[in-house]
Amino acid sequence: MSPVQPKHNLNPQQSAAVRLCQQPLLVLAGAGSGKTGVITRKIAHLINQQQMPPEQVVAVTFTNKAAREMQARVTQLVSTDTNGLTISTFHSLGLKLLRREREAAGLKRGFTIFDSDDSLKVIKELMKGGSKDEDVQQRRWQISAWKNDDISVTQAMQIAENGLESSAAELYAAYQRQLKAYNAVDFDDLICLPLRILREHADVRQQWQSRIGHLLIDEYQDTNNTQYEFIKLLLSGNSGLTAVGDDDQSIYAWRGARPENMERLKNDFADLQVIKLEQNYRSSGRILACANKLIANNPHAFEKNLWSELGPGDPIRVINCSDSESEAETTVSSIVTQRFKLKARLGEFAILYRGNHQSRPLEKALRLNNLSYNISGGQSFFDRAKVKDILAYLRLLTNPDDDTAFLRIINTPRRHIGASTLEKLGLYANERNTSLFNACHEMGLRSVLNNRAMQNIDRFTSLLDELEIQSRTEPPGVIVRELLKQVHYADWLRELSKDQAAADRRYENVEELASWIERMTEDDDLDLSEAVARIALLDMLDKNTEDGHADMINLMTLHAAKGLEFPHVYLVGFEEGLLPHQSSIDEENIEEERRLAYVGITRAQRHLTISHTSKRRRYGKDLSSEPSRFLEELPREHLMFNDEVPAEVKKETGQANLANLRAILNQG
DNA sequence: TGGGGTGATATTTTT
DNA sequence: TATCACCCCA
Repeated sequence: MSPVQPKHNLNPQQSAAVRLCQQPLLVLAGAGSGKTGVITRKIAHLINQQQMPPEQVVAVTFTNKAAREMQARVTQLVSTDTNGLTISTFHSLGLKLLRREREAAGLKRGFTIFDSDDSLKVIKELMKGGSKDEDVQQRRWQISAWKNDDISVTQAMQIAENGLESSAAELYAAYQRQLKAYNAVDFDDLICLPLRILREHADVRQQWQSRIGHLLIDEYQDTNNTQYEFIKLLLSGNSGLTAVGDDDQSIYAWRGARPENMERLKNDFADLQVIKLEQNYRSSGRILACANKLIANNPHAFEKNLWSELGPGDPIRVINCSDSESEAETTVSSIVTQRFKLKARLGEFAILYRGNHQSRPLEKALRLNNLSYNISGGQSFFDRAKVKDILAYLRLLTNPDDDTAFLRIINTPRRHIGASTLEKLGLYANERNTSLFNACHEMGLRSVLNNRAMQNIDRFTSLLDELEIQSRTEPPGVIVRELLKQVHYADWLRELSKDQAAADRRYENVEELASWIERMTEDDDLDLSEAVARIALLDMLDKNTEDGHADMINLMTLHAAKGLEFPHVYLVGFEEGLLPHQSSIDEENIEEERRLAYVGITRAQRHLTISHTSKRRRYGKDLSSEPSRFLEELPREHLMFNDEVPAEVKKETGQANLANLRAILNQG
């Protein structure tokens, strides 16, 4: 990404990392050290120079975005055909294995991938309602944690030490049974189940191992236990391994990532080589000096010292503001100034914060100044209710056992199938040990339901049955369009809300989904169930955000900023209680908070501004706030303390932003 | 079915 | 304090 590093010249360490193929390799890639370049060059090297068949090269990332970026770069580098080369996320790779070894996992054709929403519904149901939402969330979290830690149902039962834990383990068991009944897997299963298959089926294991000539893993510090075991089982004695990661950028321990997997590699692979990438191509010297000094306060298994040739650059500005509103105004007016002074585009600016709620005052200030901005995160396209409705139809088409999908759409649009009908149907299905949709087809149901209800059900089933038959021959895009037509979806949306504009907007989402499915399946010739799976893995969501590559200020959490870089970065809310977060101040978590600050600082290429407030409203009360302890850990000689413009100046002129702007111009 | 009133709740999140 | 989910009523 960095334009500074010559595209075709690797430094000695990078080059060594690319060429070392015969031994397992751990690349310690500091922030901005060109790790993606190393991975992509290595893939090219394996194929071009080592003559490894592309189908034996497998590269794994955590996000679709990273995978796509890697794919694009590799395509540029490899001269020959890259057909068969695998560059995918952990989850997609897991899905690929699961599809091929479906029977070993006890799954039927067309199995559904449940998203976290679906899982939550299942767990809620199993907890017999009544439970508080918080508890349901908690249980889901526990189950997911077990799965990420490679702990099976049986093991969970064994390690349970009290009633509470064993009831959680019971729920885990029931949850897995339920998923099986629905012919569904959740996100975690996409790693868990393949791992189990590889473990238990020697023949499958050998087959997969023989396919893998070289395995490359990106963001290795983010792997959890299950992923680590999965990786190990994918490798045979003959497979090469390149793991690239940075323990200083491990910020996902709270959701199961095990940065100690980096050290484990040393034990599990006796001949492991370690190469450090310490030259930073991203940030100017003072920014880097700050980052280094800060992170030096964490213990390290691998020592690293980042350096840069980019020159010292400007000092880091530290601004103290009275409160969050003033912090937002100061930040925004600084952006206005800087943009003017540096002739910079809005897209070169990023405002980073610890928690999503911190974006509010910033948004307000940005809107006031008519600056366009982009907030990453928030509600994603696929979470929108109407899109999920359509997806549920498609899910049911490929998987008649998917009760969750069935329940979602049986009355969407209205089909006058009431609660009592559904209850009877549920009981009947339960007795017959079959799914709701299958039960709808059984003659026996006729004796349970009245005529009217049965007619409504019949209409629904025959609609889907016809679509299902069509889907065997027609491409998915056609099916979606046909579906929308058959259920009169547009009409239904329109009559649903009085607000025509809102209805149209909703339909646009649905329309967009349809055209995406069309495009996706045209390109790759996928069948319906593959298309649905891809959507479940959000395997195109970020394609959209990339298209919308307008020139906008970037607002995001520190977590979301990992892997990105910006010329001008504003790190707001650098305060005790926020960064380190209140609930992470204990000995155990403080290091990860420090890494989070480190990630924030190292996003900046040329300018970094850190701000904190004197008082901040928390839960309604104005509380005085202290600068973050991490501020003291930064080298003073590179900081420039720059107090905000006094509030009076703004009031007197009545032109807050103009006054701010002038004051800052004068100072800087 | 949708809107208004009420009460709980308040990190980080990809797939 | 602000938001959001949920419940009840029209």
